[in-house]
Amino acid sequence: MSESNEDIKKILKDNDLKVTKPRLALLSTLRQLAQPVTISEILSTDSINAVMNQTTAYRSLEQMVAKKILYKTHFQGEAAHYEWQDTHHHHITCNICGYREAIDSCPNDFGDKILSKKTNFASIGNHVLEFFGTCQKCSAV
Amino acid sequence: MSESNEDIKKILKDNDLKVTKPRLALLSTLRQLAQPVTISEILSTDSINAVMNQTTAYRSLEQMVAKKILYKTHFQGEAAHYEWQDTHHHHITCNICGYREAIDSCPNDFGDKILSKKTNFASIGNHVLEFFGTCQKCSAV
DNA sequence: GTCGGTGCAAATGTTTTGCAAGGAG
DNA sequence: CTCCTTGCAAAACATTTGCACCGAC
Repeated sequence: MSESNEDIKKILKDNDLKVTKPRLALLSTLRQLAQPVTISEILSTDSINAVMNQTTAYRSLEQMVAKKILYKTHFQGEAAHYEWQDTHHHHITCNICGYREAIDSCPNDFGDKILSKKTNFASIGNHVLEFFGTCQKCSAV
Repeated sequence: MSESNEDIKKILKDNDLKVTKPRLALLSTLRQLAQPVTISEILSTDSINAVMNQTTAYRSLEQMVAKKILYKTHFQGEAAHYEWQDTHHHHITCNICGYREAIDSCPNDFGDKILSKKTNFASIGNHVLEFFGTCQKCSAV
């Protein structure tokens, strides 16, 4: 978390969030991980654990989700997962072994169709889409 | 929960679940509600509360989700919601007032496209899709 | 009679809150 | 200097588990 922190600082400023150590650590870690992680996974990272506690983690993450810097989702019975989201995408998770991979595309035009049909909603802010299935390995057993 | 319980009994039998009072009450209530509800909402229903406790509710609901009799989802920060699912559908929820409505269509062909692209998954079992936005009323304020 | 289903109570896990102190702008 | 941010500890909420008893088939 050294060289490339300038752009993270910019993101924070652009979103009216003060630049603080916990927030920098959080965002740079999540960007590097590039996959959805739980709060407890985040907190067990040494570099994070050294600069923030659980309460701050929850509060910061929720703020960043609200600002759409992060994507939040639930995988079946698991705790909430948070993920760096520069390019919008979704996931497919193996129900057996937990293997997960990103899906780069999204049926985003679907949202527009809903608005054109339904009259009770004025706008769609975000959506959550997650697939679950069986990966090749588990399927072969 | 009187006349039309025969078909619910059949559903239970077809899924190798014994026909019991709690399960009948659960399914007939959820079918009647026809919307996603939390465990605590379910348990605060008198007719349910009279025949089952929390533990049984959690266990039964999870079984039924596994059997695909029910659909389970999380709406943002809320507890898990369970819903009777005879016809597959999704929802859009207002971020401000919580108003929610069903969306009868689904980009289900999307799943097939994923399988044809990705080689690490053999099959897709289910998916969760939820939209969040602003309803007309809240948008007008 | 057998085996799955249920209830109770307790444990575990997850998320939120109040309040006082700290730090960014 | 001001207001947002953080930490700590505790509360609140959500979900799971062990074990003994009950009931469907």
